[in-house]
Amino acid sequence: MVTRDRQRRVTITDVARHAQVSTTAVSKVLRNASGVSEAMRAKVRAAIDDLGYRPHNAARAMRGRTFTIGVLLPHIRNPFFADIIDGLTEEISASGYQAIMVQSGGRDPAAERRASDALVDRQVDGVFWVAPACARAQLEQLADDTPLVVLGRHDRSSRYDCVLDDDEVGAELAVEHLIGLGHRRVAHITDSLRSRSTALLQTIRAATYERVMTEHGLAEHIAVASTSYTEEGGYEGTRELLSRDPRPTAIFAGSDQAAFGALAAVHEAGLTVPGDISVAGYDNARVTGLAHIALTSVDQDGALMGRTAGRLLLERIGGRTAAVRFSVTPTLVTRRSTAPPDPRPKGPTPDW
Amino acid sequence: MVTRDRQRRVTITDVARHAQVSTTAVSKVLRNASGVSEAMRAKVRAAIDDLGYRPHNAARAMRGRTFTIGVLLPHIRNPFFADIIDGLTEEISASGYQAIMVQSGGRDPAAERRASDALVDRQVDGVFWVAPACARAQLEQLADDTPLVVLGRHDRSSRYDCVLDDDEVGAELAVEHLIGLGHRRVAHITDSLRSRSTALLQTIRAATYERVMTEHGLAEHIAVASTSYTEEGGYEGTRELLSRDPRPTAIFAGSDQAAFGALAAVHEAGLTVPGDISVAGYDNARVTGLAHIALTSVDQDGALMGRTAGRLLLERIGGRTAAVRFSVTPTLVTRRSTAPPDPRPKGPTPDW
DNA sequence: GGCCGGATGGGTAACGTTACCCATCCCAGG
DNA sequence: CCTGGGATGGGTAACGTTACCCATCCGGCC
Repeated sequence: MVTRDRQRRVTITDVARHAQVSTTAVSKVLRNASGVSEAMRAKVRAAIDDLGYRPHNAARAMRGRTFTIGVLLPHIRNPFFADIIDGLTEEISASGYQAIMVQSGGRDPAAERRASDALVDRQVDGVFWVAPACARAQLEQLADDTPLVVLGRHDRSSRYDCVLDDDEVGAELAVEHLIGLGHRRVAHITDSLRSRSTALLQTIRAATYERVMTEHGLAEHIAVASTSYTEEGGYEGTRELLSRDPRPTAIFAGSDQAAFGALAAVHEAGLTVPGDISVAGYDNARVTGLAHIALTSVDQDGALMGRTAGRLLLERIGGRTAAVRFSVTPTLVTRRSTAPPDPRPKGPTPDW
Repeated sequence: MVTRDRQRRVTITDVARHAQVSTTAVSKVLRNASGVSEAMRAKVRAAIDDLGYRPHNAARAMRGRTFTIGVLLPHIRNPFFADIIDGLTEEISASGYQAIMVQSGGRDPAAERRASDALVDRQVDGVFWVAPACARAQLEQLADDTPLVVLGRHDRSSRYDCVLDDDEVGAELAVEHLIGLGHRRVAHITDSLRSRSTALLQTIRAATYERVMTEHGLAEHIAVASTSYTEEGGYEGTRELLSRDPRPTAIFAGSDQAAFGALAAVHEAGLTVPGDISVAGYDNARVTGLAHIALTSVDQDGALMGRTAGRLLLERIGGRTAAVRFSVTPTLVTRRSTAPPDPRPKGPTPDW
């Protein structure tokens, strides 16, 4: 590598010299530590402003904190994650902490591990892990190193905090809604990655779907496409479901993203929503509310979950060790993508 | 802060002791430096595996590189950015570099500056800045510190690389398409943040729209809603445009995200797409291709742009100083959201 | 007046890594 | 046989910050 002639950064030593005090004093002011007079504080702050000093993060990391929160997201394509991140950002913005995001890939355990390691190697002060797919042991190992808040896992642990919604309630709302409309052949699209049985939300949503169907005497109509919670997954899953005979009249997709794919597949098959097929999603990401999409979805307030995760993480960084579990009770938001099944054969597809 | 009893990390010293060599030797192996025998290399690697050693990034940052690339995104909600990041990730995955993402906020200059500073403070080896809104001077100042690749800016600089599409060609394709279908009252939704005139892509798209309209003798029908390239912006902008009399028969939204908002607003107004209003977007994010949305859009191959940005950044980190400008020529992808204007009054809205 | 304790400010040794320099060793060439 | 130089391995001083400890000062109390 060619050495760049970047001008040397302003360091704490420069500030100390400029303010005619010790580096220790400057450090204390920076950290709001006690044992600093008001006069000292003012003098140091003035010097900091004069020189445009900013703390050098890596050097801090060697000794103590980095004021950095690491966020692990399966991928940034999911619009629901944007809601969560908005909440998180809002919550931590005043604290001086900075969130950095890394994609964990979601389905490849090795990639997920690499992403998690990358954050630990960068000495983040805490990790916010959205929808981890790894084993609980790995989460606990990480939690031993770093304050950890996990979103969307149902296994309990005393070593990290959990933020989640009650997926059993949510899935029940969706399936009951569809059955209540008169549907009997209600299908489900789930994520095939569900090794850790009851820990993963997709497992719970799928199991609840089967339970509710069974409770309504519709066990014989249970139809699950096991793909993924992505647009591609929803698309492929729906194509598979539509090829069955008789085909379902309603689809409960395990995520809004999958529901988008489902809408596309239904449309591509020349069928209408909700005329031929009702579609319900899960997450109620902000985009699903747009009138053009108007997807019926289970709302779980991503912004609140993000804010809560931020608060819990700051608390943990601050020293709390008792585990906290924050559960949101989801609600159903009905929009135009669901309707009673139409008994009559349909005419041609409308132009939109 | 309570001191966590995290077990001490394995350091290069531990590896050296375990392998019975010097720390210098281990460091050389880690960096693939010259002056290391094959036997030494093998011995050190074995020790690294034995102990599960991972380099401590912050310590590296104190001396040299961090093997980290910082990515600045206005926000993660835009699906087109996901395409770009996929390309970037693919390109750098083999290099040992890790991308960390920070949201820059997009419209608040102070927030954008903070985000940029946050990456510099964390000693990233290079920055990939998507759609910066700041002044060019700020970019050049950053480029003096850190290798920089900028996406989506049209101002030329010798200090950083640019990846962009030819927005003039793209906007022309979209507007010509709509006019070619027979539309005369073609409106445009742009982003109000365009202080740095010709540098920002939204300025070019808007100016091109006006130019093409004028060239076709449609200057009197120029109608621009100046909101933002978000869903909210598209929604609000479209509501404003629809309230004009006579209302436009086609809308060219400056981004797909804005087009989503436009579709929602059109639908909410009880109008159909493309029956009453044609809508075209820009970016051709992968989601717009879904049959349910089927948005006509200007394609600019985000994955290719992301891959290229990754390559250019690695080259710059490797020492290149000559500036590179990589421009993609966009193409138009026509889908069902655009059609000739309907001269007859329409009946009621179809159910989807 | 002497003493004690809290408040204030500073000195210094790490933290883990790498760049730079130096010491050996070995082999080829004179 | 001697010399020179490339290849190899190691010692050490930073990098910028903070935790810990110590010195000083001042006011109040015995």
